[in-house]
Amino acid sequence: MTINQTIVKTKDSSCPHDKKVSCGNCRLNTICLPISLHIEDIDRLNNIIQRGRPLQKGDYLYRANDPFDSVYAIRSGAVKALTLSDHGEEQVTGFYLPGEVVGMDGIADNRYTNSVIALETASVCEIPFHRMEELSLQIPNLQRHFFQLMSREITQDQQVITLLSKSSAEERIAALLLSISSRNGRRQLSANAFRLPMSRTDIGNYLGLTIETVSRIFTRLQKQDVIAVDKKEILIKNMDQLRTIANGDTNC
Amino acid sequence: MTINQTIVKTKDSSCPHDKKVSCGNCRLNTICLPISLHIEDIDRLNNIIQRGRPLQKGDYLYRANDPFDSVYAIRSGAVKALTLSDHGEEQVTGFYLPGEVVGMDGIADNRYTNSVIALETASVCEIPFHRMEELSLQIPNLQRHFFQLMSREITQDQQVITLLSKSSAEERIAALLLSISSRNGRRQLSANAFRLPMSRTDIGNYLGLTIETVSRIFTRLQKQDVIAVDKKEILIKNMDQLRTIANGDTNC
DNA sequence: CCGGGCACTTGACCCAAATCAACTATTTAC
DNA sequence: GTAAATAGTTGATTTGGGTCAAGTGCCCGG
Repeated sequence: MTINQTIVKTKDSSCPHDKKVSCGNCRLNTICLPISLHIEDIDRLNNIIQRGRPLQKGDYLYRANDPFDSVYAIRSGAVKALTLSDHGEEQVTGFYLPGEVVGMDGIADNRYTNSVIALETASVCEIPFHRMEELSLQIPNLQRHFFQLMSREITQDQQVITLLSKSSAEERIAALLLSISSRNGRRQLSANAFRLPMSRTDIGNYLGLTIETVSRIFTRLQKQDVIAVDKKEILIKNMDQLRTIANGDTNC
Repeated sequence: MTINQTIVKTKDSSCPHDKKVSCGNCRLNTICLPISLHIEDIDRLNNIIQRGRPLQKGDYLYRANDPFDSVYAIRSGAVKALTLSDHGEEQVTGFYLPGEVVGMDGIADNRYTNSVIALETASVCEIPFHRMEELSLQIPNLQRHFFQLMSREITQDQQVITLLSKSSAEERIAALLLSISSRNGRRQLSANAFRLPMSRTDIGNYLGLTIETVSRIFTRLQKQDVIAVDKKEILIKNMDQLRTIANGDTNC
């Protein structure tokens, strides 16, 4: 990064690492906030949100079993959530990109069930849950928003269940690529060319596949000219065919 | 059922099919309601709840894509939730027993993503969601309860994800039996002897296994003297070993 | 600039569970 | 009561993805 760019970023209050960013001027607020909040309500929410220094790759945002206080909106970077099985093996339960919210698993028992780890340098907005709860008694749309946020997490987890229960290795990888692609699209980034923030190991863990299988599927999709892979850089060359593969109509 | 028993049930207002049942006297209210509601608040909640005639086996409670109005607490019987994939194949996403709540998947987009079907004669308490939302603006503990209910659904779905991603067929079946066992225990029913409300096909669909594999695992667990199976009747003969199997320490 | 260690790839082989098939038991319909 | 359909069991065979093994390439520290 040049000095010039650094200066530009310091001046731009929407820079993800700028401490002065607020919900009102955040580029991500159509994703992470209810669209229907009044300006003054956004300010009230903004006032309870805490923004700390960025996480470095590998840093924990919180650990499973930590007492639950807050949910977190990802502002920049990417994180993974994982649970530990009884035998200490990890299960990646999700990847979270800017605008998405982690930590809602902790509400049920006042302890997080997942650990959350930064996949790359990441900044987050901490939303103290009990203050948000109080606020949402006064702002019905905020209450509604959190119900919807949690409901969406439920439906997404159920889609993963379907993926793991019914789909082949190739279908799983294709579905993951499409998911990341569309989430990038929602943030006005390219839906066709992007960098995977997670390792092959994380992908395999998440999708219930070995790292070898993940590697082989990437190679296969590349040979079929559906995608081009260069390390973590992905270029989707044939979106329609990728969708076809994800839907399992390989030869119908 | 004898006439005598029928008379007893008609007199007992906690009978699950009695129209006059209320949340205040419902045996299940420690499961389905927040423990910390005041009597008068329970009455206010009770007043918005609607109780219709029981569903018969195979009846739909609602269908995927129906407009979302209500969540439903199961009062008696059992239901399954399922989604339809793009190709019309079903994925069972959960089984719901008395005291448990279905329908929270519909909140995100104001349409249900699952269909819910009765596995046997079942009665439900309909909770109109928008009235519940209004009420929970006035009863903070009710708001809290619904956040917790949804959070629990999230953590349970994530446990299923782990099961599908990491466990063998035997581990999956063992885990399902333990889940049903403990949910029966919570309702003061036997944790060791119970009737499975769902078919082998439903079990296989839910756990990502074929019906043949489900059948073989039941036979195998029976030969190992861990359970006794008589059609849908299950007797857990060795709970510790069943737990060991579910945890995957088959020979450690 | 070099060396040690991850992250990833590729190939050979194996196995748990799917598939295919034949059968029995149980419900449902008439 | 009986036929037909449905649910479940069991065996033989196949196969997709796991396991094991041997690499390559890349990054990071000194």
